[in-house]
Amino acid sequence: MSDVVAERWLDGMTGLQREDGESVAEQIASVLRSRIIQGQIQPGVRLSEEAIAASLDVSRNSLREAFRLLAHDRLLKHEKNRGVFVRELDAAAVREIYQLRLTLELSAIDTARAAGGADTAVLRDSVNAGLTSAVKEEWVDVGTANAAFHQALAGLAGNSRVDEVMSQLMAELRLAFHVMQPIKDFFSPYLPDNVRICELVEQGRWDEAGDALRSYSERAESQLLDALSSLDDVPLTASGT
Amino acid sequence: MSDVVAERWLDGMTGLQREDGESVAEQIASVLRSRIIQGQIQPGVRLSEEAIAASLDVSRNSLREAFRLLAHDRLLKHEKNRGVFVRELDAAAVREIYQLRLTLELSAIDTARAAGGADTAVLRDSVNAGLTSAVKEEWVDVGTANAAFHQALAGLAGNSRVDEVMSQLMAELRLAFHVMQPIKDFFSPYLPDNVRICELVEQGRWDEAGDALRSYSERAESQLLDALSSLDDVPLTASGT
DNA sequence: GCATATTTGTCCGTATGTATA
DNA sequence: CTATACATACGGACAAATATG
Repeated sequence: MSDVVAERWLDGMTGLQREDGESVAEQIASVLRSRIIQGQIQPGVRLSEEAIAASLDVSRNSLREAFRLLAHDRLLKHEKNRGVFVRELDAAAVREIYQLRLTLELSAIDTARAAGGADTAVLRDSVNAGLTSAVKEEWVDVGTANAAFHQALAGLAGNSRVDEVMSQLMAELRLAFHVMQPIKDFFSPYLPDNVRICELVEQGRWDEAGDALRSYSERAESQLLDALSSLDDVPLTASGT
Repeated sequence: MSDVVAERWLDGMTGLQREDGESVAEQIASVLRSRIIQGQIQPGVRLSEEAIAASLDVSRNSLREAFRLLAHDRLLKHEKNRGVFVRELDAAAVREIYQLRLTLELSAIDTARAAGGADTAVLRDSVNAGLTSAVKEEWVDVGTANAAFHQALAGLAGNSRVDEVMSQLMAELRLAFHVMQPIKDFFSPYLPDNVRICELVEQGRWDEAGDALRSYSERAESQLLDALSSLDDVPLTASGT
């Protein structure tokens, strides 16, 4: 035992659709990224080159290029001569992510303030998407909408580099989310906050939006850290699934 | 003509030193990164897989892995079926970089303020390194020290993810620096600013440090944008070197 | 601690498709 | 339009490191 390798998750993989101009490595990276983000491949498991190359029907060379891309996104961890593993977030990483996310979001609000307003269409859309998904009790989609909300908030800065950093941060956070059992109602408490912050931004009440965001971030970080530390207590005897 | 390929720069390459635990791809990436940062490979030139693989005595598979890493760092631009090119910065990219850098630095100062102080040893070291390099008129080292200064400033946040983003931003900025002819005295005007900001941080005068940084950033961005736009006027007839 | 099996690291050869002269 | 050069992608091979019994 002790060697947890991703085998089961590659059931429905009949090869990736090769359509337009994306290279094979990028297509592989996209497939693996979504599997990881959706929690179908859990943190800590090793990704076997041979097995995945076979199930995706690609060469090991292309697969290794994809691994490089995902490792750079911090979704995979490359250990020399041992293989690649789905990253596991520790408390320090969670703190760093929340700190950086808050920084970028507050800065984006400042940019909007300086510009005398902002286009809040996408922000509003993400909020609504979260609400409707919550009604339908599709919690994974709620999580996706939540990520889109933060993405849109930081997007007010109008800086593509900020956007890229944010999308990495949010993808990374998913790693921690899926470790928690009751993902069902993890995001629910924050839906009203999203609504509130969106309204404040729309109304140009920047300081209040910033304050709301700060308390929001602090609360979310604490909750996630608590959930993580409580998991450490459990011995978790490497239960199969 | 019109096809500028890197050939000449790989003169002194007798293969890369394979020492410790770094993979070949990472070693290749390190070599290419430093060549690009130091301006030995100019923006826009294509990096031939065959030529570089031969001169570095590595396989094209490993080289392609290294290309993926550098493309993700935005130092290379991957154009499908055309190859990889050293990235060229346009005005929009420069503006984004300066905006994000300023955001991270101001946030770091805020963190230091909240912590009631900060360890400014590395910051002071980078400032001194810049001064001594300026005295010796080694301008490339002055640029390196300047990058280290900003790295140390953002490092006050104590966030490794911020550090990583910053190092990417500073590496990217080098691409623009090397396009300018008189790199000799580009950084010199900012040495007093570095000293001043360092002192303000050391003395805990956070607001003044932030203000100084803002004006610093604005000035540097304008100067670089001016230099870039003036270059666009010149036809630059693809002079050999 | 040792022998073996597995897996990664790296290279080579080659066929195919794409862009450019 | 053809020809050439190149990137793309694959599969096989072997060495080196690691994991297993």
